[in-house]
Amino acid sequence: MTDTTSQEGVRNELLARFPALTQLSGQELAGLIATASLRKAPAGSVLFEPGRPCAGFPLVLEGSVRVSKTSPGGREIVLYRVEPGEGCILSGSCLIGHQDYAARGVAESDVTLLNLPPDRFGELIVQCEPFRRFVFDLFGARLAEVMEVVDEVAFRKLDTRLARLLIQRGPLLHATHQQLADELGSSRVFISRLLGNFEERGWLRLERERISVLDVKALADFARQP
Amino acid sequence: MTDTTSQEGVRNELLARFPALTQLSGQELAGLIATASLRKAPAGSVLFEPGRPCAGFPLVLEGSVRVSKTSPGGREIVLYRVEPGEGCILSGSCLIGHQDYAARGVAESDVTLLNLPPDRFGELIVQCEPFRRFVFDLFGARLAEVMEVVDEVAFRKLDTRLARLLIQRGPLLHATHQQLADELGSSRVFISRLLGNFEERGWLRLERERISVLDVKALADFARQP
DNA sequence: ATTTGTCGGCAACTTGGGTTACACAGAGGC
DNA sequence: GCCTCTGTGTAACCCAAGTTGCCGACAAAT
Repeated sequence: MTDTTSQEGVRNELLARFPALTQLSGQELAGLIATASLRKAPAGSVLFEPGRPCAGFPLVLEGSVRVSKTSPGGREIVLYRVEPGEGCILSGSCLIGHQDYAARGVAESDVTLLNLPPDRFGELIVQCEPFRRFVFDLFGARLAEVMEVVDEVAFRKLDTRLARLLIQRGPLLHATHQQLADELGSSRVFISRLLGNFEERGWLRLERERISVLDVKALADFARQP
Repeated sequence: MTDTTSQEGVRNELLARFPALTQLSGQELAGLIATASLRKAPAGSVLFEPGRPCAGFPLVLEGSVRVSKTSPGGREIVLYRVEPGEGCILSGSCLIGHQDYAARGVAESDVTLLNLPPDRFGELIVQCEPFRRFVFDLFGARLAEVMEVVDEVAFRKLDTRLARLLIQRGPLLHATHQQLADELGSSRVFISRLLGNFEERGWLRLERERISVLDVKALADFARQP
């Protein structure tokens, strides 16, 4: 974790995370940082919610943001995450389209954001080819991810979705069953059932708030089933 | 329906459909049309599919394109439609991000497309503020729509989803039950059941390949339930 | 050491919705 | 006329998944 308190620190962090911005001159960059506002938020804080207007285009320097849909009944499903080196496209789009947020964004860990004001964002798009490319890539990637979620929710059974999630989150993951359920928009009880099932087959070991994947290949084979 | 065979016709059609382009000079516009390729496709033809690379940014002049996800088991769910005056964002993004299509695009009626080559698209984004705005709006709208689909599929019951669809498609719709099922990613039998149910309540009249909505308000009330 | 809260295992039950199979009706084609 | 195809209605059955409730295991706080 680097220093993001001084101007200097922000500059370095920004360039390290966003290679697209290295093309800017020192002056442009300084101007950018001067007009952008740095914001830190603790883990768990809600960064945006349906119904709120939005105030800029946030670049994530540290931490990650979970973007999800929430049902009136309190259930939740994760659409995608915004990691360091990415920006929150949703803000970007509703910023321009004057729509408001269609989803909820929650800080998953302590996050540091650099918030570009709307007009700066527009200027950057025009001036800086790499930045433009960066934004379009991001847009495309988000759209593809969300479309993938539709596919999963509509067509895949929960067991394969869970298997995929476990693979993706690495061989050792620290999470409660409830959190996994939220991630998939399901219920704790059922996730526990499935996990128990996986453990019986020897694919996992379950401990309190910890899951160790023992047999990735078996899981992957299982998840590959149509 | 206007003439889209002559250069002149294309020019007029384009300007009528895409007000964002009226800012271009006559010369720029002529250059654009000269390098873009006009393409007509009959209803039902597949315009793109997962796994194919993509060749440009298509603007829809006439007709509509249905973008959907398809399961290996043959079931389908509609993500959104591209109507005249819009462009296919998916192509735009995978064009820039070098990804390939994550979904299927099918001509729902006879369509006329004007295909902008990649570099033209880039230039336009830079040169033409309204076009840039247009593209971002479109991106944002698509993202929001697809996120809405996730919400529906994950949280809403089929009856309310069907009710919404019926309202949206107007008071008189020409479609088979199978087509409605495909739209929602469901099965014909069940859709028929639900429709029958709605008819019993006096909200609809069902005829062969035709549904007349009699009581929009009742339907809307029903659909508004969480 | 006792309390309190979170986490997870277990079981009974309900429900939404898909699947299959069959019967019937209207719309052409011949 | 008959025959075939497509669209629709109906019923039996099945399965994935959610719901509720309960209980035991830990962990942190007191």
